[in-house]
Amino acid sequence: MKFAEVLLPVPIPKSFCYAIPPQLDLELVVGHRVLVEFGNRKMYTGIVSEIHQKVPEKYDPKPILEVLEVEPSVLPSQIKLWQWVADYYMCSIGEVLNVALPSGLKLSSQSFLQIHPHFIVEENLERLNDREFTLMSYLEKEQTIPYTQVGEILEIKSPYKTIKNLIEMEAILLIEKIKEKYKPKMEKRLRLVQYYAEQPHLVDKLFEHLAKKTKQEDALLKYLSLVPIHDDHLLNYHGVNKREFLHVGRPLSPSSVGTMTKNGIFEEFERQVPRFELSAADKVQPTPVLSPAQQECLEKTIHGLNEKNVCLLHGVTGSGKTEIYLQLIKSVIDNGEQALFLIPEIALTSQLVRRLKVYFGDVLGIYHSKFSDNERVETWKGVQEDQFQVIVGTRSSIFLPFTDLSLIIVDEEHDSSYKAHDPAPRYQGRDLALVLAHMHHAKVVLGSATPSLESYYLAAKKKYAYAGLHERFGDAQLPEIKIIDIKEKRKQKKMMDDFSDDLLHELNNNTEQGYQSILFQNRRGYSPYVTCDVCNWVPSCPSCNVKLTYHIYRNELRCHYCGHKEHVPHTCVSCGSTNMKTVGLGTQKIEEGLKTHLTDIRVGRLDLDTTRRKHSYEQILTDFEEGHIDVLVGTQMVTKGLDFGNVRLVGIIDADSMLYYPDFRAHERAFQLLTQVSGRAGRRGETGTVILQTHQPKETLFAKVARNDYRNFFRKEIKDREQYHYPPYTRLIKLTVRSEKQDLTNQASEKLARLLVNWLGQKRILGPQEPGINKIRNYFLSEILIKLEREGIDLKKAKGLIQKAILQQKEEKAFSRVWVSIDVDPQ
DNA sequence: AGCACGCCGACT
DNA sequence: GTCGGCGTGCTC
Repeated sequence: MKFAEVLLPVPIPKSFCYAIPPQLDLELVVGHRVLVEFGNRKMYTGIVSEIHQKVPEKYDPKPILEVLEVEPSVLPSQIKLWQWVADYYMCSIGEVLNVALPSGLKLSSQSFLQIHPHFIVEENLERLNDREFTLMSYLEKEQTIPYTQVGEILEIKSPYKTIKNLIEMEAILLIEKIKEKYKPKMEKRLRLVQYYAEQPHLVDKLFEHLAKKTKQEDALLKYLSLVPIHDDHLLNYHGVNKREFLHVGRPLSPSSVGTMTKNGIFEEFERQVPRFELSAADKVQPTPVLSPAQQECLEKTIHGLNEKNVCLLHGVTGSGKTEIYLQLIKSVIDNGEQALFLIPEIALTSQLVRRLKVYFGDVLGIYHSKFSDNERVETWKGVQEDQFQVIVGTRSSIFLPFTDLSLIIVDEEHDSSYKAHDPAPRYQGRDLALVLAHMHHAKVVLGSATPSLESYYLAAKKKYAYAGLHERFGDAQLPEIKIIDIKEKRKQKKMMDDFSDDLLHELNNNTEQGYQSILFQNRRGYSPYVTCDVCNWVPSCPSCNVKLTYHIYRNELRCHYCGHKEHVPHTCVSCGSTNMKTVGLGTQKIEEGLKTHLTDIRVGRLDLDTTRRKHSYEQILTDFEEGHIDVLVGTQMVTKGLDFGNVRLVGIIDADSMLYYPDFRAHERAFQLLTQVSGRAGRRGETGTVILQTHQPKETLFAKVARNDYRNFFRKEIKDREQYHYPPYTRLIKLTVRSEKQDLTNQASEKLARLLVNWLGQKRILGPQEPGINKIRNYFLSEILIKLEREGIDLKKAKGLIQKAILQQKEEKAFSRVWVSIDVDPQ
């Protein structure tokens, strides 16, 4: 007897074992979608992840009911990757499935109620109580109703007993309906019936027939002009798009066309159409010609990829890495193979995708989490069927069904949005790209102006090839960075609110000369918080342990962790004083301040608050691009790959805050962020200027940013990492303990830490420690950090012990409502 | 996630 | 007593 491990789209972290009935034995393979019974009477489609002969001891497996497809939806290589992710990131393969498979392919069933065919309501009135009668009358009207709606109909919360009674008296039946979520997009088309198309001379007779019906004549004429069947009657087969036929060009009367359809002249049919706009193939442009520096870098990259599997492409901001990627992708396409182009965030895509579409046309597929489910399924299928040879997408595109992958490009590889946080699997997209590439024997290019320490370290150790591009494209020079000492300026009374005289002066100058500027402040909202001037009370979130952020736009306070909103209190809750004031500064306040100090300047703002709506991000960028905005104020968002030629000035309002995060990567992040934001200045033509305001003008990191001195930044930072045993010298695993009670969280995490210390040794365990924000959405948190050596350690065994410790911790009944989440390689 | 079921307080 | 709310446990 054979058994199959089946992955089900339920949030239970394991696979389920089902028996393979003999009649399905031959056809069933790993990756097939199958129909199974699960739980009481639910049916689910799951995906077969393994076929084996281990007889389960503790239960009798149910049989697989049906195999739903001939060719498996999921390729064996994908299952292999899922398993790898589950093992490495310490989660279940079911959790991997949940993020890997578009939900359009995860169909499940829903229970419906239906009147029992032998039951007649009128004859059984006396057996029904009020509630049962209500439900039965409803069913007589509606035929079937979803199980989940019964509560609503009866206006009670637990309808279970009513349903159970009705089933027992054989009044109703429960049935299962499977819903296929993916719906192909269909288009209504119209054509001449075959009879006429094949015998064009009859069409002339038709005209005679329609002689006095001018509207019908018109329609026939228009059809023949669009589809010249006299030249080739086969053209009729595809017909015309009905809507366009009626409304584009000379409009026709829909009712006349309807009559002609009824009279057997036209016929309607449906055709499946792709959701993605097709671009005419002749519009595809040749990839751009490279500058000598780019050409040299391309050759270095190709050479590097011949020697090693991975090449780090280290090109300064504005050096034109994208053109090099284009060439690499081009040669993959010419070889008939697939390439994956990973980008950090969807925010970036619109500008880039438009550009790529021009070069690659219809072989370019797009995939990201903001896509609708139908669109995702379509890209999935397009990849599987080899329609797409290039995929641009965010980290989840790693899970697409590649058949012939030969190149992966990870653009802005240092970007922290490659790391998935919640839910599990908390994978690192860049790292996973390397694993995917390894499985496909494909090559990887990691590109960045500010490589992650991990990647640069591996390049320095010659594990990766390295290609540098140290000059900007065209005549552009790297910007000149001026460091402004805020303290000194304040002494000299040269600070106007948060702006130094130099910054205001440069802004003014720059705008007058017709150039644009970007102001960077890594904090959204108006100011971080509101406080009472008398007793220093600060309003905080009721469900999270954080101060609320003040937003001027709606004059409200918001929690950035759970989304809670409230009005700004007029009086202090603690002392009753009415002196509430705002402290610190965010993007909104910068925007306001700018408007008062430089009255004639048009200011725009780019942060999470202004880009919440679907196209607002693009709208703001378009406004900026078209010159309707002089100064763009923004958070991190403005650092990410924006390419605007007219920006000559970048202002960093307060560079200090990011240095003091209690995190070993704080300096790395600060260097990357400052370099990236500075890189927005002077990308074409004249040299740009960066004004960096700080209280610590002597901080060496700023000097390194100013000199664009990555190497010395790396040397210093890597030494610290080695000394304090941080990545890339160690591997970190972070455990987060969570419960509704603070002491419960603390007790559980202490027990867990003790177990870990016993099994892994004191020196490998840090904590438990309360994180800076120890309460989020009413859950109290505690963290344990595990540091494992890179070499000379059995990683699998260590992970096994960690899992065991978590299980043992859970055994205690008091800890049943404590949850532990695992984050491998936290960021 | 559903769904079943058991326990417990509020009410005929 | 009995109904309905709520917490808990199970699903191959």
